[in-house]
Amino acid sequence: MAPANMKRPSPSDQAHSLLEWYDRHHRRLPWRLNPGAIAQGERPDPYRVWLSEIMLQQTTVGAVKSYFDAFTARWPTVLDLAAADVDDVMKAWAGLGYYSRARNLKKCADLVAEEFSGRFPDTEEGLRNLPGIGDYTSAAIAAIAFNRPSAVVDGNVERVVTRLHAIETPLPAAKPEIKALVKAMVPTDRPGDFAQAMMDLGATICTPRTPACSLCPLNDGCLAYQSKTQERYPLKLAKAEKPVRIGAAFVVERPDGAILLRKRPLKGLLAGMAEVPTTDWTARQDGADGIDGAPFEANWLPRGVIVHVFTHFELRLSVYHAKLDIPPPQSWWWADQNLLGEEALPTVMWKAVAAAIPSLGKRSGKKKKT
DNA sequence: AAATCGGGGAA
DNA sequence: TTCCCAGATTT
Repeated sequence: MAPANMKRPSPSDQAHSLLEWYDRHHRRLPWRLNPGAIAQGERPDPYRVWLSEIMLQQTTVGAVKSYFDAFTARWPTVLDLAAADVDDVMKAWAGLGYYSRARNLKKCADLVAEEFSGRFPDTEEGLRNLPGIGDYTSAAIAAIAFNRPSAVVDGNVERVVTRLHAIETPLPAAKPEIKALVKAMVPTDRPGDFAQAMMDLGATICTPRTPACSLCPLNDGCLAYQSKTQERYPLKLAKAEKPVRIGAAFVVERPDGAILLRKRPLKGLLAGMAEVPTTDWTARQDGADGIDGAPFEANWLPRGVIVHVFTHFELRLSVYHAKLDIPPPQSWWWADQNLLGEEALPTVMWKAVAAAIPSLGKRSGKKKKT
């Protein structure tokens, strides 16, 4: 560690050290060019950069990979995605979460195809006006795909910078200060690599718990490290505790194994996705299991309770199972049990079906390519 | 500024 | 268990 009286590295010194580290620890990812490709004058495909950034919002790299491969195989260009049916896009997104991302993805593809002849805007401002693209994503695409010197700030970068400067302001109030500090670091020659390097540093070295400071290329200028208070940052406001909601789910199985599904409303939680019939999830706080909320009379067999945790509440669904052959009510449908993986079934609904029919197990067809 | 919106991996 | 992840949008 640098002596306390030594001058801290300048922002551009730090950026240089970081890029040196990045070149030695480059991670190969499906949406990333191979090392040295940019030096050869190659540019990433803006469509692939955009798609990966939308998928990666609040989502881990490991969860995204198979979805990215499936999307790019099925829709290789933004024009292909614009030509797709939005319901097919929702089905392909099923399981990845935050489904408004998928709707905005489709809206954005349509807009780029129709208004911009299939070419993404090449500035941060132009990108920022597209659906689903906010402060982070517009900066990231501008830097990575178009070599613009934008300040890219995600959760990783917030952690790195608040530690580097020992910022005492809690998030999210500290965001403007962080943005300004990053802006001062951005190297004009390799802004895209710099952005990805900052995020890689946060993901692999400057981790939330027990960061590997001894391996960090920025440790000699890090105020938190110098005072051994790394894990104190970033400061955050306390979050509210999650309430519990209770309801019941009804898995109806036809003699041939088909499952009765319906579509959720286009607004709100899991908007426009498929579900098995359920009671509503707020009315029952009284401990009743919801059997009287069944969509119709049948020989309902209890199949236990599934628990699913959403962002702001926990859901406990009592699952009931019945074998029945009826004409589906208006706008409901029978889904072939072997093709459930191709329905727009969110994970919580998959859990409910699997509780009633254990042989279904986990969702198939997403992790492996067909 | 606060609430809404999924799901899973890591420790 | 707890944390939080390449956040955006609405209220």
